[in-house]
Amino acid sequence: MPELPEVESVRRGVDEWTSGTTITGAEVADPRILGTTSQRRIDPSAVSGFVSAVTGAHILRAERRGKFMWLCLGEGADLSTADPVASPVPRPELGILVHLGMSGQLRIHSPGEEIHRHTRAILHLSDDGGQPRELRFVDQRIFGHIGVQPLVHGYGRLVPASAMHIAADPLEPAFDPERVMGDLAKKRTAIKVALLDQTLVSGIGNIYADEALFRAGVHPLAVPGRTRKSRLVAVLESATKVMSDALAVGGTSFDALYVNVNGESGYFDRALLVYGRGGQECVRCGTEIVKITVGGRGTHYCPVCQKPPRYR
DNA sequence: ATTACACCCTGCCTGC
DNA sequence: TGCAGGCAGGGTGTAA
Repeated sequence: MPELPEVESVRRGVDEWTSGTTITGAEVADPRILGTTSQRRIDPSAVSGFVSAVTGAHILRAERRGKFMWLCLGEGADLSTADPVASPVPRPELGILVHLGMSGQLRIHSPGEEIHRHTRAILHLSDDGGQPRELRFVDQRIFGHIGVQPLVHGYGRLVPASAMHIAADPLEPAFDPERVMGDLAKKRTAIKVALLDQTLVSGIGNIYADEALFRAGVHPLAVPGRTRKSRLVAVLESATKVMSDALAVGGTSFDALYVNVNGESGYFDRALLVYGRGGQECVRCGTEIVKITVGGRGTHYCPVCQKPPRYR
């Protein structure tokens, strides 16, 4: 469910509540959360391996690229006050990767608070005042995952190993619009599918892909390789803009499945122009919004504002 | 190499 | 009311 704006909203809350804390212990209620959806047979030692790997670690900060977020781990020393000359600040080498998948949530709790039934893992934290706190990973569908990984170089940054192939997202400094434009222009698949390709540009999911295409006036089945560069630029700019706007209001929530670390919803659902509006009138021209399937995903567009490609 | 598709889950909604 | 089937905001492995 969560796309870039939702994951970033969660990251900000996680960073606020966990950076500077120490992990005093961990629980894994469902080992499947340690694997990906295509690797569901989890070695029994994975749980104890995860727990021992994170216990005692110091959380430096929470970072994000696209829909992937991770906690950078240190060894417990306060790196921020280390003398940079006497002892250069070491870069973190390990991180706890968290991907929310379709239904994942990270929630901050006090110990003893009621445990939601879809809670799959818990990190027990202690802040610098010794106050206990819990970071709980709740995931109804278990499409999300969590795991300790080495940080490696990928597209200009240190990222968890499993995110090495994930391209930069439009809201980070490493984003290279020229490169993305060049690669996008070579694609022969539907532009909607290309926008969802996280190795091309990351962070865009099904909602914001539809919204970006509508705002740019481009049909979801247009082929990038046969579309004017100016149109492709407009789509990328629309995607960036719509995700920034969504982030500013806490993201998009349709239901209780997306909430921030405090359980609060986002408000961008009120600003969606086409997503989920199949059969309703286009806000711009009044034509009925059409819903089709593209790349296996529900796709919404206005047949008048987004003219179908003339080629076929 | 690029593209297409099945699949991993649970829960909810629709229609018969 | 019950139940089968379809659908859901994501990513990956495999095969063509």
